[in-house]
Amino acid sequence: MQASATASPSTRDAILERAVDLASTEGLEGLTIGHLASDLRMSKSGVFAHFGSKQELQLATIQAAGARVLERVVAPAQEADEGLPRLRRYCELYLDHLEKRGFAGGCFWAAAAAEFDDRPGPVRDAVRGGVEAWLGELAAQARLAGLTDPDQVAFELWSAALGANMSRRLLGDDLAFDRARRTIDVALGA
Amino acid sequence: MQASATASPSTRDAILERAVDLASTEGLEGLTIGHLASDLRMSKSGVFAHFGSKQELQLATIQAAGARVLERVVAPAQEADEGLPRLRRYCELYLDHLEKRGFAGGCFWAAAAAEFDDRPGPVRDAVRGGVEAWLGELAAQARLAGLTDPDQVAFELWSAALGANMSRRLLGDDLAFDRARRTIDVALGA
DNA sequence: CTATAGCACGAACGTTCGTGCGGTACGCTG
DNA sequence: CAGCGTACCGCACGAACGTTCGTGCTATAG
Repeated sequence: MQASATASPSTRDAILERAVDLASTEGLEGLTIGHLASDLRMSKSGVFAHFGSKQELQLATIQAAGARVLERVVAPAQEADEGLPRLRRYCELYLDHLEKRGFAGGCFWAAAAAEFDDRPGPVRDAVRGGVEAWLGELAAQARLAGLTDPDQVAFELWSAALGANMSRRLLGDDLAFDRARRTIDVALGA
Repeated sequence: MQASATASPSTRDAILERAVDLASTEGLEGLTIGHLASDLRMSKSGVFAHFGSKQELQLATIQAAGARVLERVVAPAQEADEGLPRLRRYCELYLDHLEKRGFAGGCFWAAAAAEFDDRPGPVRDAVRGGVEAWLGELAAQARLAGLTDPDQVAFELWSAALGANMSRRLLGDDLAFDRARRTIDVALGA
């Protein structure tokens, strides 16, 4: 196979798998090449060589985080019918993903967004792209469901997820996700 | 006057004023003593001497951020009657505070929470304390308003604020705060 | 006028960061 | 077998980090 662009599948993927979890706890800036290397029992330069710069590592990590959501949330939800059923499925699967520690350190996107929302540059753009894609898909399904003001619905669903993530991780509230599910049920007209 | 405890009012306060804004954009870890010093045209050691350690600086910054919310949101809202009126006032004032860039880099608490929600220690405890106090006050007023499940109400109000903050700062959505206000109106029974 | 205390300073420390450079083991292709 | 590219490593660098130390102002107290 003439794999289009990027080389080295396995090692690079293993690095990124770990990078996503590390970044979800330490942040994209706290995600350190040295730390990553010793976690994987590699040398700094060995890790570094796969990306060429820290910023490229961050961008690749963001992309990998997106792929994880795609794989564990978006893809499985495709079997549900478009519109309300799929929208519900998205919410269930995403909350389950967070609750079952699908990211080692809480929602990657909440952390990345808070960290970079005020720092212009490619990293911020990538984070925004990921969040926008997700919110856009939520709104699209809300529109297909015939809900009035789909953007408002998407906002409310996403807000509930953010609140649940914080309540669970920071405050240790075990009811956090149940609260979010209730908010979502109301927003989608239970 | 035998000023009870903390000495040096003006300089220390000026440092913390800047520190809150800096931390809201760069994070509490990205809040660097050197950066802070050059911003204030001081030496690193001059800034450092006021706190004795970076962790103490972070803790003092968190406290200063709490004081800012107390001054600009909680205190002014006390003139509203307890219960629903004050709860509404809290929401209005907090959203206004965010919208008018009361924190230079978006909601300080959202940023600090995302950064430290997985890192045990005094800093995390202080952040949690601040958020808990705020959520507790929201729930208390919801209870006085006779709302069923005041904790759920507090969760929904706070979630809307988090969502608005992210939508505005990361996505540049000018409608973000209006969406939050609408969500809040519904949650409080408009 | 002298002594004392409080701020702030500059220089230096040890560590860790991101980043380069040169070398080595291995698998392919001729 | 020779040659080459890929993947990884060891080492070194300059910069920035938090922190410590000794020093010099300025103002108040005796």
